[in-house]
Amino acid sequence: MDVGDALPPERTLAPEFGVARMTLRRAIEEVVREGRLKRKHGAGTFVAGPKIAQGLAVTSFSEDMRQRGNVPSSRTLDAGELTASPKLAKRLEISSGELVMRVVRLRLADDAPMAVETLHVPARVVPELEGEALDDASFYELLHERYGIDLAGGVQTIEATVTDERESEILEVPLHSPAFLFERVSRARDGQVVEFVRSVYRGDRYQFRVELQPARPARTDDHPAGSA
Amino acid sequence: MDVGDALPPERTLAPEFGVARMTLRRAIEEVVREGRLKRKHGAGTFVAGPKIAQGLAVTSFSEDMRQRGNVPSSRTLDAGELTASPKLAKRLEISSGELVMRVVRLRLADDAPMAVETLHVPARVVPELEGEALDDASFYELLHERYGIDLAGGVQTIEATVTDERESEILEVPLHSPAFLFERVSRARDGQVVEFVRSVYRGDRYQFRVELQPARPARTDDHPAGSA
DNA sequence: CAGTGGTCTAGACCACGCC
DNA sequence: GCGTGGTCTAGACCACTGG
Repeated sequence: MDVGDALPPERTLAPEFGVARMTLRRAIEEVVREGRLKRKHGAGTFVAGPKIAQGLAVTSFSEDMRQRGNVPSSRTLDAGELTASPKLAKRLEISSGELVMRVVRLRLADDAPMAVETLHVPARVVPELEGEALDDASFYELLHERYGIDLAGGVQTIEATVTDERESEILEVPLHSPAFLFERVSRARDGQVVEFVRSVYRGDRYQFRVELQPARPARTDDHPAGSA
Repeated sequence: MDVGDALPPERTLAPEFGVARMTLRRAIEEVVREGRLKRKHGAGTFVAGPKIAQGLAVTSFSEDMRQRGNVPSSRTLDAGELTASPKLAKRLEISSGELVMRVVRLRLADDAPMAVETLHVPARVVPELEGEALDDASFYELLHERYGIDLAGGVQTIEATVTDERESEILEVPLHSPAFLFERVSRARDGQVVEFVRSVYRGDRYQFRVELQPARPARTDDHPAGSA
């Protein structure tokens, strides 16, 4: 299966997998959205170039880096507990003054600084957790395995910013270098806020690439099916 | 239909529109992706808050601003033809030295500067076009109506940057203010490159908001359907 | 034209939320 | 339980690409 190769037709593949064609199509669509296959109406389905476009399919840092072809690593710079300020409490949807676990990590790609990440988690969500376990581990895996918590979703904002003194030093870039600021709030399946993460990414090393679809297909006219 | 209201169940709606439930679902899914409806498994489908999340569903500037609740406008700062530098030629996939139409526009939201956009179009794609028609018009509509060209897609990169002197002046921000840099290459249906656009957005006024899905649904186990 | 992906149907069953 | 969305099926027809 090399880049550019065509997949067997859907009508052939579906029975081979023992599923209906519609079902196969939905599966293929998922892969197409990931950018690893491309369809051509009337022609076929083809293997796409490796990193055609990740868009903003947000995953963990490690996953993201791997998809970009870099080797991710991580170093914990600071870890400890603090009492939530009113502002932080609001983000985490807890009471002001509650205990919060805070971990600051330097994220590296191919051993070079890529981002500084400050993670806040309500202490009662992760009892007895120390900073240790996080040094090169995935926080999400840890949540799942040790606490049985699965994330159900979240909201992330992306802003353009510049590095301050501390960030510049950690990221090894000049003061006021361009950077991305990500702020993410994630929730568990029960709706409870599990984390608030603030990440500053080096603007010279990180960029998005988004594939655009035709803004609006403009539907030829849509079927005359609707009688009303 | 206010925010938070539930839609009638799919099984009721589908026959009302004279379509099969699966078809209705696909239509609803589209709206959900636009962020205007939300589904809750086992509960219903609900009208979402107005600007819940556009993610990076990229549209035109005007469309984007409207969705954000701002009034878009535009002012042409410069327009003319030039011969393509090797670098620009490569982006537009034309020969170095070919004529290129160049338009610089200030994009405003609620009458305040939001972005500077530099548009490059191969001159042979838009014969006899002057900068005039673009002052407050959509370039894409113009392409469609005057030249019969419909965009089929494109690639956009997003970087963090800071404003230079010229941009700072135009955008009315201090020198070296945080900003987003978008670069977009769009193609017509025949694959030909139609435009290369470079946009600098004020970082203090523009931000993304992305809703995150559970990183990987982790499929309970998938049906035992596949016999192979 | 044959072969491909794109869409729709009508109905079944599963999984989840809520009372 | 009951009502909701979520998924699958088997087959039909449409729309596009290519020789």
